[in-house]
Amino acid sequence: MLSRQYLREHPEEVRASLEQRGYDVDLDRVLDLDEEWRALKSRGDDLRHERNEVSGEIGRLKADGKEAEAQEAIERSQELKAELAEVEARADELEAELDAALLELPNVPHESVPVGDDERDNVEVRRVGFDALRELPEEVVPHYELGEELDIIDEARAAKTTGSGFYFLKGEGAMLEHALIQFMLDVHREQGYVDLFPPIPVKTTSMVGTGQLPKFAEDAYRIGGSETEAYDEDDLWLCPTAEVPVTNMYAEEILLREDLPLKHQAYTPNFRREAGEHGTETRGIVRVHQFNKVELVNFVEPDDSYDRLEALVGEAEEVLKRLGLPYRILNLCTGDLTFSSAKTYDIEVWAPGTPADDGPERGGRWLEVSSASNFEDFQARRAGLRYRPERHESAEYLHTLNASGTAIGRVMVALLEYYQNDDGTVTVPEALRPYMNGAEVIEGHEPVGESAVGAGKRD
RNA sequence: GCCGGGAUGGCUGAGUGGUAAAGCGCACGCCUGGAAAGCGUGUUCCCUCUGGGAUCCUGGGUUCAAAUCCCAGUCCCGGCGCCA
Repeated sequence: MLSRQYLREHPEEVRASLEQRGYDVDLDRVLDLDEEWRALKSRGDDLRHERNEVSGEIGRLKADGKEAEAQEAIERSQELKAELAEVEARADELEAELDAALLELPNVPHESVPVGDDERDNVEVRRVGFDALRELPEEVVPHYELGEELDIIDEARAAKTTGSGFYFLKGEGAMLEHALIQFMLDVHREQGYVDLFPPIPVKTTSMVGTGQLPKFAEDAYRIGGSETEAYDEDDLWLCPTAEVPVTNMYAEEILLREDLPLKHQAYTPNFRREAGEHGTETRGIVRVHQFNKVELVNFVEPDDSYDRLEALVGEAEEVLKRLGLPYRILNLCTGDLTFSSAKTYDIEVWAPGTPADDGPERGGRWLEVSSASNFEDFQARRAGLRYRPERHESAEYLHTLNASGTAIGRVMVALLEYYQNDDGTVTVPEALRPYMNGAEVIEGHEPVGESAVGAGKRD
């Protein structure tokens, strides 16, 4: 959230930011609320000051045994009490309104973020791994067909147990998931990350802390109630990204300067409702309601956060480098930035098997596997994440950043398509083999059940 | 789930209706040849900032006045019960 002071002093910058992001917010109303609140607050402070003085006087008069004068003062105090209650009730009302409005204002983009409307205006920063591509089959089979063929991804049966947008991984597919997790965690441990295994349900305050709420309730799964109900009871949501539990782990705390930079990684499942996305991406595991990833979360001193963002992208892309997967990096434009972010780099891996309008020249598509963002103090202010620069100084908000250490399901998609062989098997990249019991190739499984006989895949 | 104990400033910790002791840490100042000790000041948030207001886990209530009394809740500790 933006600080009230910043809003007061830089209203035009906030207005420009809203415009560039494509937000339609009545900023003047927010500014008016603030001004009116301050006037009432001041009036209330004066009244309270007077009451405190009268109150102290009562104590002294009573001690001196001057009952009549004390009684007079008590009556004066009662008058003040009534007036104060009125002023403060109105001030509280305004402040609540102001806070609610502030929670819905997005972060202000950094000056290095390109101005633009949507993903078409994102700026490609670099492309990696396209110089020495491996030889691909004439026709690369999309992962959803290949996954079915090898019987390592089963979407149909997951629809039966859970619904559309979920999938089973089986045999070598499930092994590949475990292998990718362990491989990624190892890479990031080398980079100085400390592992966390967080609780998967999170409270509303946590969702507000990182910015998923109050504005984006329709994206998340609520446990034990409708996402539109009041949050008094059964206040739990399914983790939409490990960013939420991990960032909020230190909410309302003051860290020491020596604690920074704080680097945590966490593997978790992530749940997204993907409301309004029905009809697109219905095949495959690119857009699903549950996906798993290793998330990287950084807490740093404010002066370091932009250097750290560059380094963080490097740490995330290391996974793709070691797997030998070609990818590109984008600097997201203002219109494509998420709510809490001041600047975001996307890492998109090349999935050569799936056709797309906006894919690379060689065909296939770009798949977003990581978003590395600097939130500056936006989340820190919402969640109460502070640090003490020097022991004797007052605490300041720290800066938070995070990046997926790449989404596991989508990396798997890229692997199945990019490492595909002519005979329909998939080569396991060398870096991953130690995590796959040494397996060099994924050969698949015999399908199970009568339906396979009907389809001519079993005798 | 039940019974009992608890939550106070950066940390420890007193305070049972009259406006938050004390100690520790840290910083600065005084003192000193220098240091230690000692002394002083500071070390939460908000505001229209020579000043004022709020803050003793949270939210209600009683009262002229609440850290203190009452109600509800959260979390922590101990014991009992249940449980993969």
